[in-house]
Order: sequence, then structure tokens, then C-alpha cells
Amino acid sequence: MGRDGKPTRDKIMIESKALIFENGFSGTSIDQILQRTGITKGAFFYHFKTKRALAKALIQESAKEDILHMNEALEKTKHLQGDPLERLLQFIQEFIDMMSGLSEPFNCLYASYTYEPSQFDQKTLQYISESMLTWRGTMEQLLMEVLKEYNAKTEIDIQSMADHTVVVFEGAFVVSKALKGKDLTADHLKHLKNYFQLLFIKKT
Amino acid sequence: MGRDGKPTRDKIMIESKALIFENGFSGTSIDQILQRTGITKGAFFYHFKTKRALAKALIQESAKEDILHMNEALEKTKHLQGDPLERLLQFIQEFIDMMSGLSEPFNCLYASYTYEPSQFDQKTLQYISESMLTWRGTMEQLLMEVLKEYNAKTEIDIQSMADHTVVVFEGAFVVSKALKGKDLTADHLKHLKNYFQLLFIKKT
DNA sequence: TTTATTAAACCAACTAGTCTGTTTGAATTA
DNA sequence: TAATTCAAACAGACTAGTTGGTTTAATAAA
Repeated sequence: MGRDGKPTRDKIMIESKALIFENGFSGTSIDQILQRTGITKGAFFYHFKTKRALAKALIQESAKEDILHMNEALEKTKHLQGDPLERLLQFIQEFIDMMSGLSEPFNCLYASYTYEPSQFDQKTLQYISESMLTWRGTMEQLLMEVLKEYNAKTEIDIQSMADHTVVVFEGAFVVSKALKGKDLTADHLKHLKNYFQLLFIKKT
Repeated sequence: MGRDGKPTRDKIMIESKALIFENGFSGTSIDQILQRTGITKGAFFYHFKTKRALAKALIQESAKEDILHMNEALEKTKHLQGDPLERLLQFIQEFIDMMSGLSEPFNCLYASYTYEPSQFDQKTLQYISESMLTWRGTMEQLLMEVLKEYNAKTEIDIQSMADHTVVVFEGAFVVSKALKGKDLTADHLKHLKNYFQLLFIKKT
């Protein structure tokens, strides 16, 4: 057995993710990655067959972590199943806690890739849409549970309401980055939570 | 009077905007623009000194139109000043009407540029942040008027609530594009409108 | 006759990716 | 224990093509 390549591979992924956040994927050259990591071209192409393969590995990892976080929050709120609205609100609260206090805008590759789609394989882009659809499914379920015991004060479309969570996440990422301040995601998730809180009223 | 260059310049701007939406800015080459417009390199560099100058012109135009639309909606709802909440809701409704029925995702350059910031001059990026801050200012004013006659059911931060509108816009653009369906912005603006509607209650 | 446009050659810097070889270190053998 | 083996991990020069941008001279419209 030769030496351990994992630290190198990890370094490539961490630094290239940061570079993509600054320059976009097309705007990030392999030479830049080499400079930032201090490794050589041989090492890079040993770990990733092509630049696109790196892109795929990065988004795969991101999506995996994203859904993992989602499921963790889902698990953490399982004890609140008795009151489905309380559970929904606490589910959002988990992410408010997670995102609050971030000094820098959250590095979201979803939006980054989405705005230069031709640079990636279809499968790479699918990780993004699948991830969003998983969020949609989870939120739909949580909302359906709520609607068993609560009425909505306004007529709502469940799917669009489910998607609204991802919309708030992604929008907050974009605005945080554009304004170059700290991450605002927690603040905007609070508005989403408020919305849910105000919208539903217990059935009599 | 020499010959009129406006049609050429317009064609460059229209086609390059479409290309940036597909490939990102870095991913869009000048040769691609030439191919798509059918003009030559000489003509391109006659109108734009550099590729970055094109980027600047594009975002300048987008921002100008954006703020113009905002002010038009503001003007259209002036007759509702008597009831500031009614006005705020109608202000949002104007954009719901504007965005509903779009078959393709709305081509928003703000997010596109934001995710490869190193490719642009600071002034170019400033058009984006200034535009967002103009939105913030307008929304803050509308909300302040509302708070004179209404109480908020939940304690809210006006600035973050003002920003929330831009967040919903940008988030809806990202999700629409990522899911490759039709534009979902109108749907999500409806949620924003619902939120405002539910949040405020007339002072006694 | 000023302004806009074509056409094509040209450049230096940069691009992703390849190639050939060298180093590493745990397991195998002596 | 010390020498040997071997595949995984890495080094770095090299290539073929692309990039944004320039130049120049002829030409087409207002």
C-alpha cells in the first residue's frame, strides 16, 4: 500500500469550493486550485479525472450534507409530533440556530452551479434539483400533518408553500453575498417561521 | 451623421445576456457572442472596449429597469396611501401580476454576477447592491407607514422585513431555474403578500 | 464625410488535460 | 531485522487549443 491520499483530496475539495464561491466554476482554473492547495497537476488529475468530475464530487458532497442536516432536524423534532405546528416551527428553528451567528455569507453551491448550468453534466445538476425536491417532499409532509389539526387562514397551495422554504434559503444566500455583509439567512428564516405561525389556527 | 450603431449594440446586449444566463459570464466567450449575433470582432470591440465593459453595461441597464419597475408600481399604488397596508399589499400584487404567466425562469443577472464576483469591477457589483438597497429603502418606507396605523402581531425588525422582499424575489429566481420549470416568482410573492396581510392588525 | 462595420491576420497569456517518471510506505520475503 | 516488492500517490514539463484583445485596410451606410 502506498501513502494516504485522503488529506490531498480533501484539501482540493475545500479550496476549490472556496475558489468557486469567489470566481464561479468557469472562472476558477485548475492552476488556481494548485496554487491554493500547494499540490501539483499530477496529484490533481490523479484524484479527479476532469474538472467536471471535481464539480460533480463537490455538489454530491454538498447535497448529501444538506439532506443529512435536514433529516437531523427532522429527527430532533420528532418528540413534537403531538402538535404538528409546533413541530414545523421547531424544525425551522433548528436552522435558525444553525445559521445564526455566521459571520460570512453561507457558501451555497446550488445557486452557483445554477447560474452557469452549461458547465456541468446533467447528473451534476440533478443533485441540485433532487435535493430541492427532497426538501419539497419533507415540507409537504410536515404541512399536511399541520393541516390535519389546523386550518389555514388563507387558501394555500401546499407544494408552493413547501418550496417557499428553499426559496427563502436561496434568496437569503444571494442577498447576503450581494450585500457583502454577514449571513442574513437566520433573519429571513425567522420571517418564514412567523408566516407559518400566523397562518395556521387550531381547528375547533 | 454617420451610420446608426444602436441595432448592433442592442443585439449584442440581448444575446450576451441570454448567453450569460446559460453559461455564466466567465463561461461566455466573445466568439460565442459573435456567432450568436452574426457580427464581427471589430464591431464588438467598437461598441465595448472590453468584455468587462459589456458586463457593466448589462447590469447597469438591468438595475435601471428594475428600479424603474419598482417606482412604477409605487406610483400605481399612490391612490391607496389612505390605507398604508392596502397599499403595501397592492404594491406586491403589481409584481405578482407582472411575473405571473412567465413560461421561462426570469433572467436575473444580480444572482448570476453575485456568484462570480471576482470577474467584475467593483462599480459593476455596486449597481447590484445599490439596487437592493434602494428596494430596502422603499420597503422600509412602506412598512413605516403601515406601522403608524397597524400593530405587528410579532415583533419585527423593519430592515430585515424590508430585505425579505428581495430575498423572496431572488430565491424564487434560483429555484425556478434550478428546477427547470416555469417561473415560480409570482407564487412566492403571494406568500410574501399573505405574510404581510397576516402580520398586521389595525390599531384600535 | 463621419460613423459603423467587415474581414482576416495576429498575439501573448492562459486553458484543461497528458505523459513519463519518481516517491512513498505497508506488506512480503529472506 | 533488513532487504525487496508493488501499487498508490505525486511531481512537473509539455501539448494542443482557446481566451480576450489588437491591428489594419477596405467598405458600407447616413
